[in-house]
Amino acid sequence: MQVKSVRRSNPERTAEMRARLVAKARRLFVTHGYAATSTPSIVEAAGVTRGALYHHFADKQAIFRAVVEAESEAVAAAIAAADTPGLSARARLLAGAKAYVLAMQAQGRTRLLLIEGPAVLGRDTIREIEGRNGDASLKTGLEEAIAEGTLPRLPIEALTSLLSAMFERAAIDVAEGEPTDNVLAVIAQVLRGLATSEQKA
Amino acid sequence: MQVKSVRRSNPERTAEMRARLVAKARRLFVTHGYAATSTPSIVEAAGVTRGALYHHFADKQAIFRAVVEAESEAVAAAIAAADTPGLSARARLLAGAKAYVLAMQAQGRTRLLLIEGPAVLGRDTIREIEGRNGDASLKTGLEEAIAEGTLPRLPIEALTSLLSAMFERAAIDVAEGEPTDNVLAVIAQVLRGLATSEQKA
DNA sequence: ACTTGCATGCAGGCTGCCTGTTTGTTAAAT
DNA sequence: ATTTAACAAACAGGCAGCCTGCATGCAAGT
Repeated sequence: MQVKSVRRSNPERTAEMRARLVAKARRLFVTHGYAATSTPSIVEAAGVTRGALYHHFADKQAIFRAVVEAESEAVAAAIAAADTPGLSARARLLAGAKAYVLAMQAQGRTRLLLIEGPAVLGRDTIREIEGRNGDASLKTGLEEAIAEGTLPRLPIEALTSLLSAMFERAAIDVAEGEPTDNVLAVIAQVLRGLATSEQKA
Repeated sequence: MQVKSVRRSNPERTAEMRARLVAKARRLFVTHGYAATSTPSIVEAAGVTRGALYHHFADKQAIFRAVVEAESEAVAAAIAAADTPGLSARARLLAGAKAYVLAMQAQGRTRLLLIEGPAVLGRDTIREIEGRNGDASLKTGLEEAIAEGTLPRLPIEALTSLLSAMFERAAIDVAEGEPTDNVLAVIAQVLRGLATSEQKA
């Protein structure tokens, strides 16, 4: 390692070192979990010392957060790429859910974003990271559906939260072996049921 | 403390000490989280030394697991007490969901069972602890509803998992301030929608 | 162009804490 | 009277965060 030692400007060094540490840390966090991943093991994998890590990150949580943020952005990008405007609100919701579940199948993604993330960083922080991506678009999608009358008037915050919880569990279940078609069938049915049934019975 | 020092048989001592340690640990786990709760702080709160703790529990995870198990049993008991047989399958499901959400409002319960539990003990272990209670009865309830034709034929595992994920998020949202009526309205609508809409559209 | 001075990137060691283990002591059970 | 359970207390690693020191990049003055 470090054989080349090319001339690099400081901004380049910083970016490369941070990316290197985040990549190595990601693998360890995914395979062993946050608590069982020591900072010595991270820097050993990156071929540097703990001095480097603590120069770029305030503490162990900070590098974990960097890993989670990168992961969240990757998911958001995949969903945005799969978005198909022009469809009905309900169809777009279903397509978005499918894209989300598929995007979450990258190795370790459910563990990072859905299991350890909330426990290590706290639900508020995770929402701050993911919220501006995932839930926000889901919420607007639901609002549109309500506005165009294809969805009954329901408390938007609760509706968004409960549906996103369903999507998240769907991603976990698929990652654990449940056939994608099964969870998508349930999601489709729930969305269809929400749309068809009229408010009060 | 320890002023009385009454004559106690060993089984009594064991039961009392375990209960005492679990109770003190519970408070600390709830307020500071698992990682930030040290075994010295637990035994200090209980007025003993770490020798006592490690005599009764194999490791730190073991006492956390004891806390989680006690919590899970309390939830199961509350739900069982609220069960009202004789209703339609769908009404029982809704009543069960409401009982679950209410039972989960005990201080720190969502954090223990839904946030830290899966991260610390792993999803498999949590399912082993909770599974025999919560999801099992939900699954049979759903199967009954499908059998009696009030619910469409859907993959039972996926359906159970996604609905329980919704209920869990509902409990978290209520614990974080969302009005109970809001989340219950969404749950009711989802259950109603599932029931009314016929299989394929 | 050169050097002077500061900032940045990183290495290595130090401290305090924590977890799990082991050894020792007291009280109960047989 | 032994044996065993309940606890205390000391011990042995390991880890997180901090701090100091060195080397390299960078900017400004001359």
